[in-house]
Amino acid sequence: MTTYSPAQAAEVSGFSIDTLRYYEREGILRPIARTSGGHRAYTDDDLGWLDLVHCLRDTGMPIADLKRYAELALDEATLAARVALLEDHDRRVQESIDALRSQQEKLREKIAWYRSQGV
Amino acid sequence: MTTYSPAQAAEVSGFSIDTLRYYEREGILRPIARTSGGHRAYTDDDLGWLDLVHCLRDTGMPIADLKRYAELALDEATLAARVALLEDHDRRVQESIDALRSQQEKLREKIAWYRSQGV
DNA sequence: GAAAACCCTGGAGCGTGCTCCAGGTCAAGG
DNA sequence: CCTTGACCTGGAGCACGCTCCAGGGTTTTC
Repeated sequence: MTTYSPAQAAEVSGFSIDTLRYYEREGILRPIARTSGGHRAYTDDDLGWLDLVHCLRDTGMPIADLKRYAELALDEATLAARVALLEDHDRRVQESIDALRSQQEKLREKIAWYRSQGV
Repeated sequence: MTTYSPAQAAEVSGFSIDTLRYYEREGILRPIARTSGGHRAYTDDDLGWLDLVHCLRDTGMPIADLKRYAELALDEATLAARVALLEDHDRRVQESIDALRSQQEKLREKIAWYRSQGV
């Protein structure tokens, strides 16, 4: 089984080493396996989860929600609940995209107005 | 000329009174006119500017940039620069919409995968 | 086997953007 | 008038999400 050093995990995941440690402290990552010397050894599973975490963070999910999701993920029986949570999040993402677009619309009207004034 | 009390300005603009004061301190709003007693009296112009501020904030423009824009707006001769700034911002908004959408795509693939596993 | 690079922990610090508070002044209804 | 509610200032405090640091142990490289 391949494992990854903190530096490698940071490289692959796109999070900083400090952020990885922070996420672990916060319970967003399950406790990462350690070498005999106490250094972290990330697994492919960990990196897979980090990939989803990245996606959720990039779409604006707060740390607290991510933590709740991670806690659910400890229990196999909560699969349906997790999917429901992702779908809720997807709806919120859609809403923020829509909101952004409508504000962008306003912005463009403003610009067009300036342009019409001969700028 | 109609003017608006802080409470009215908050109501119309959608910002809290505290936020309006904060924006004024930060230089995002030019100093608001005062009544003889020292209370703020917002003008229609102020509210118009606040409307644009709301749009820019909602689309993620940081306070510092907003301040720079506001400083430009003090000088009539900078109209072209201001429009250029808005257009830059519009491009960044487009980028963040695109980024959101591509992450949403990933999220939906994840959901679809769960669904395909019989959730 | 020693230097250099990497990693550990616990906790402090920071940037952003507000939000709240104390202690006092101003304004409008009865 | 006088009460009640809105407003004033300066400054502290807060939520979020990291980021950095000291003081030390581990691993790798030569």
